[in-house]
Amino acid sequence: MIDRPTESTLTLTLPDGSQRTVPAGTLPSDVVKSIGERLLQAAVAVEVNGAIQDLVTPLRASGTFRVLTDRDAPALDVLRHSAAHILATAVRRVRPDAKIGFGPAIDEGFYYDFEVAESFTPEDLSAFENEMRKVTAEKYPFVREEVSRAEAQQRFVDDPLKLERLSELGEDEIISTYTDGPFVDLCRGPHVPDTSRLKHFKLTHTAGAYWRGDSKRQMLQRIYGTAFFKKEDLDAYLTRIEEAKKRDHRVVGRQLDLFMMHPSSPGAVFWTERGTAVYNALNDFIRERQRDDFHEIKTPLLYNKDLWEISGHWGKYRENMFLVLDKETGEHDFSLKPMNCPSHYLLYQSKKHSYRELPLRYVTFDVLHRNELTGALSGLTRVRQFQQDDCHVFLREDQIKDEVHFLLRFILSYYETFGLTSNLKFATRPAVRVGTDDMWDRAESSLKAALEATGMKYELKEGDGAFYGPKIDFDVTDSIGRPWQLGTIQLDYSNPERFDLSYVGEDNASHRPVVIHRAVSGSLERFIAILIEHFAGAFPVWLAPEQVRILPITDDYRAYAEQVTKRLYDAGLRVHLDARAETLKYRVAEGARMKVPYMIVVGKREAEQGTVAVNVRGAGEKQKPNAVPLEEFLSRILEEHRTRALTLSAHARAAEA
RNA sequence: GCUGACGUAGCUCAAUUGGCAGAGCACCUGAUUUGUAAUCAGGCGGUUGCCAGUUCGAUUCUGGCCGUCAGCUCCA
Repeated sequence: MIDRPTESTLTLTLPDGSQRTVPAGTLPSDVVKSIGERLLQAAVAVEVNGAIQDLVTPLRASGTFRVLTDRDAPALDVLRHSAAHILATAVRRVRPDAKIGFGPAIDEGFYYDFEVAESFTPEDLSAFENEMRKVTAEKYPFVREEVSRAEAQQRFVDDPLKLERLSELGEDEIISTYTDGPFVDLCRGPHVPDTSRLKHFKLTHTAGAYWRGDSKRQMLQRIYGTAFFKKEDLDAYLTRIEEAKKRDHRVVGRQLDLFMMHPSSPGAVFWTERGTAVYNALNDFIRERQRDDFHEIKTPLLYNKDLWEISGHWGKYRENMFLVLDKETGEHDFSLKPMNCPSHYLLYQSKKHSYRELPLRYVTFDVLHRNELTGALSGLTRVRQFQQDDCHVFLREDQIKDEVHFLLRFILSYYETFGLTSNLKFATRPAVRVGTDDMWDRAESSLKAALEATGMKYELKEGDGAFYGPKIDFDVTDSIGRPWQLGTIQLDYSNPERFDLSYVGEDNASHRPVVIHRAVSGSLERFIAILIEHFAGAFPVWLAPEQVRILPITDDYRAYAEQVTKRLYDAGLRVHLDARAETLKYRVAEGARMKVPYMIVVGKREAEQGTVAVNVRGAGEKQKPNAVPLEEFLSRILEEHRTRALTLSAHARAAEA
């Protein structure tokens, strides 16, 4: 909402510290023009007191004043929002029946929602794109008007979606419209000066989207697109999308023969021998990491509904649970567990606990089932059957700060092993919640103190916490910059009540513990999907499904190759002998395609000297393999495996080490 | 679940205005025994996702179902 003017004369402070005094209601474009005519040509929008506005919205308050050009990041959103209007302008020309919804800028571009009788086709999309080019060529200025409610209702009489939005605007809000040529939209702006500012754009895809994001309401047709100031940026974006497609875990998973899906079990994964090797390597790593400070337990997969009634899932999430028929009652009174929490509580409360045992950390890697909507399933990233590295910590309230600090460090160092960096998000009390304000104050300040002790930056997400407590989420960024929400640390004051959890304190009285829910990988399935894409299939040795492939040049050296293979295999490595009667070229090419970290070629020289000629992944087609004594290679690769090194170095000669 | 698109050999893709379904790779056989990123030849391989309907005839058109994908919604 924009403030009504309260001053008659405004004082603007420019970035260089100089000041300008202008009458209230002056347009920013006039101020910019007074600074310089050329600046006006380059100006996209202005930042007044930290808020972005366009050049044609009257100034209403004194404060800092900064001109934004295409070099300023916030200007891109302005351009994209204008691109959405230009899209709507084009769509209205080609399909006059289209009713308009919303058209905002988003992270990677923009979209606009339309209500149409017939859905858009790919041909429509290219027609719209062509029409958009005409609109930009026509160089319509974006004309802002501030209008009365009655006037606005008149203008959008044919657009019911806009009228609905209009009816929600408060009495004292300024109602503004923006017009570019033939198209007028109810919009608060800001916009670029005219349609010719949009030069480099592309419509990418269409999809259905519920009006107001409400699945009970009608579905609109959404058109997505993107726009940039510079052609290089648009090209780079499109290239990045192509690259991302190449390393899509579903594509790489097939190429590397890691897993498959089958219609007989939608949303569940068949891991091949190679994929299972990756899965197990990851599992071993997680177990090893948690051997010292955690207690690994296993609990049943199937529970009767009594448990879910206590936990509250029966009422709220039954639709998403796999129910199992009970022969005795004839009802679907059993369910596969969709999460481990309640089973951990049951085990915890099966005996008395001393305050001395706390914090007590239960961790479980069991298989979980959630009956996700068919439309939500996607590769390994959204499945119905998965494994979580699920941990619940039972602790005293005064231990929260130290415990959160411990868990934070644990999770961050875990991601580091993979070369993944993460962003922290701190989510505070939501509007609908349980517990007293006093309790939330304590919980939030404990979490915050632990967060700040790390010295890391974090994003505050107010009101985004779980209903039972605040939380810290970990967004991991992969090698091409895409964010994934993985780990979480959630404080829970509600379930200890529901399950009547207790411990005996120093005072010999019964006390209520606090529970912390912690996940690191999220689901292992999804984590592996992220790793596949992060490494583009080129796993470090410790994760690689096949660590070494041995290629004898001819059958004459097969015996030596078998000897080498056995030596490496007996040392615990995942090795494979490829002694097929194919040419060496062919076998090398295939090994490279399968992204095997090391390929050992053995022939006369190696057999005579007891060495191996080591090809290393990523060194290219013309590499000159190093001849390394077998035992030296072995001890190096074992070290690389043991330390879970991210880079390959076992092929190096001793002299180079 | 909703909107839309898609489903052809193990994989990647052709073809069919409704009339005998094809290639490359993979696989099998044979030859080749190869010092570093696909050796040659031959062969196998398909109820064109499933079930109905229309038709002399359906892989093609229509409907339903299943699955996949892009989004929306959801994600304890």
